[in-house]
Amino acid sequence: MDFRDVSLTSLRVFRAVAEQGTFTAAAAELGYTQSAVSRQIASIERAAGAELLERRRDGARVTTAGRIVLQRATTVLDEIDAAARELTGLPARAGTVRVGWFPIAGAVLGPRALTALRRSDPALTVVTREAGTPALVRALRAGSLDLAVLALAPPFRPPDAESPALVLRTLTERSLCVAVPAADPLARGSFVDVADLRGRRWIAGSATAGDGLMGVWPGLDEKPEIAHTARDWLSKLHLVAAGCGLTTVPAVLATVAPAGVRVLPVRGGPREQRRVLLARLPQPLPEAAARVAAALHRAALDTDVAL
Amino acid sequence: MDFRDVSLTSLRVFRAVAEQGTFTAAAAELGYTQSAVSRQIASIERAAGAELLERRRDGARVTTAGRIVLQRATTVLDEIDAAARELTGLPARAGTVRVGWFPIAGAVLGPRALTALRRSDPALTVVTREAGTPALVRALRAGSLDLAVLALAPPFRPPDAESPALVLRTLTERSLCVAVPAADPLARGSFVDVADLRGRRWIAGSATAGDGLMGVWPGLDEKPEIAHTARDWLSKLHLVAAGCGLTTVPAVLATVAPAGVRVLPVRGGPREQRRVLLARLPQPLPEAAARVAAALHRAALDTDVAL
DNA sequence: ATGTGCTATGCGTGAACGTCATGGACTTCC
DNA sequence: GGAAGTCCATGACGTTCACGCATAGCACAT
Repeated sequence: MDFRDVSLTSLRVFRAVAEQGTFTAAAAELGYTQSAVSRQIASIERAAGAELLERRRDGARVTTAGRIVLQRATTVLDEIDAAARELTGLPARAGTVRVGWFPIAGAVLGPRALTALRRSDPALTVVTREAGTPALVRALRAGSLDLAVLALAPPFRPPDAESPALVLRTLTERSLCVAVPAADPLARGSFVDVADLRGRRWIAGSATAGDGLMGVWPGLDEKPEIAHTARDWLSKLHLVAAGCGLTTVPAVLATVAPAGVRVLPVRGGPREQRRVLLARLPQPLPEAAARVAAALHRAALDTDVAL
Repeated sequence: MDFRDVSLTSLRVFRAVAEQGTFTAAAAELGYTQSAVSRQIASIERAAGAELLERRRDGARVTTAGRIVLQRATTVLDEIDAAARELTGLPARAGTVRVGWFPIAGAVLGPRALTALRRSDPALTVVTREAGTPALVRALRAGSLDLAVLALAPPFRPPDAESPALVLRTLTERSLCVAVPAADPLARGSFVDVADLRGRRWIAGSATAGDGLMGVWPGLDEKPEIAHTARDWLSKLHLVAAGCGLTTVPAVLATVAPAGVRVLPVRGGPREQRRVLLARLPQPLPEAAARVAAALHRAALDTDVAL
């Protein structure tokens, strides 16, 4: 069996798995069953004569041979899509930039950058997508994103150890804050002391996150009491406003917090920095994408100044 | 039906038809039946929602929509091939240049250029192919050749009217000659008068070529007597040496004509010029291909000087 | 008229690709 | 320790699709 005999379907399936990280998720995205995905992957691996995905308990990771195929597969699939667009008479997607960002970037940074772009480059079309950092990184590597805005906690390791390494540029860096009900005594000051965070009830991001519960101030010497869990920032903020508990938030959220919520820095503990990065593949960036990257940088700077 | 649902097979078949010029020839090249080719083309046209090939009595011509698809298809198929090579551990085909030339170029110009290249750029690999001008042009457009050496007779129209137009550079230009048996009285002089060509027996290229029998001096005012037909130059020259007749040859052949044959210019009639061109697509040429092109130019110059 | 190039199409067969259902390996929670 | 959850793999099955064969249609040549 020769790799030249692969089907476009198997390339598409492979890209989806590379992007989603698991067969099951890829199947859901494609409207297939997991079984079909498994077979397609088996088929493309047979054609390639090598293992393209390393099966792990938590999903699949692209191998070295897989990277070779992924690289080619994306340009092949993009080319097919471009042909499809050209044939239907649509103009080429030259001015469309695909950006992914982690959830909170969509609240402040994204809208600012897009507003600025709409004035400065009205011809540009930007398509955005919200996802977690691992998903964004996979999407970048799978070629379905041009740019990704990632959040990193200390230690600021690169988001993956794959090669080639992603190109990372820091957009902004700021301390983690806590969101406090305006009615709470803590809200009287302009900052919160870490000691005052003991014994409080917390609103966590998920019921059971692996390392360091998201939403709870890290490094507390007690087992925190999780009163609520919510993934959505709007929900979390309104839970705080309702006095249901505290939660950690990035400082940028101060500008968009609803009434009844104060966002305050924390003093006393080790500095809890969060770094926001713009990531891309180490390939030459299309002109349009470079403009969007620049707009994101400007928006980050403006936000820094405003705070 | 969406163009994204095309199969790689149909792309390959389409490329083959574009290159061969007929369904039947493409089928032969691919090891398919003509029936299969017809169906694959129907399938890809259904997917594209447009006619990609214009059916004519003498075969098929690529339409405007077809050019769009052909363009994309070649890069897609090349990409797949590249992936296949990478997977089998072979080095990328970065240094391989595919050159096509019309038959006579393989006798003098090609060998000279290749010998020079072997000394100057030993790392380069050149793959060559011999074919007629129309086939070469189609192969260029289908992306299966990087360079093509074409022969043009007056009036020197571009070899096809497709767009984008091919980039043409003249390698050399010289007069048509006649090959005369050394024993023939005509061979005594250093040239032949056109009047002396009347009543001679000729060795033609093919039994019945459409316009202007190849091998017979053009513009004679009588119906020429075709004594033999031969496509192969070596055969033709030896038929001449055996005194079986005359035939027209490009002047370059003088340097490689066997004993018993003299190659002489013709005086008296209108000048019969033949132009040798180097053709390529109007796309940026890979580094390696540019070197081969340069070598061909040098070889053409050297040949000019030598004569 | 007959022959020779083209391409299109009806028909039958076999392979390929989906779904469904099941199973094995492993982790997490109670 | 057992149950329930996460992965992925695989046997059974139906349907679709792409091939070859044979034949038809068409335009042009001799």
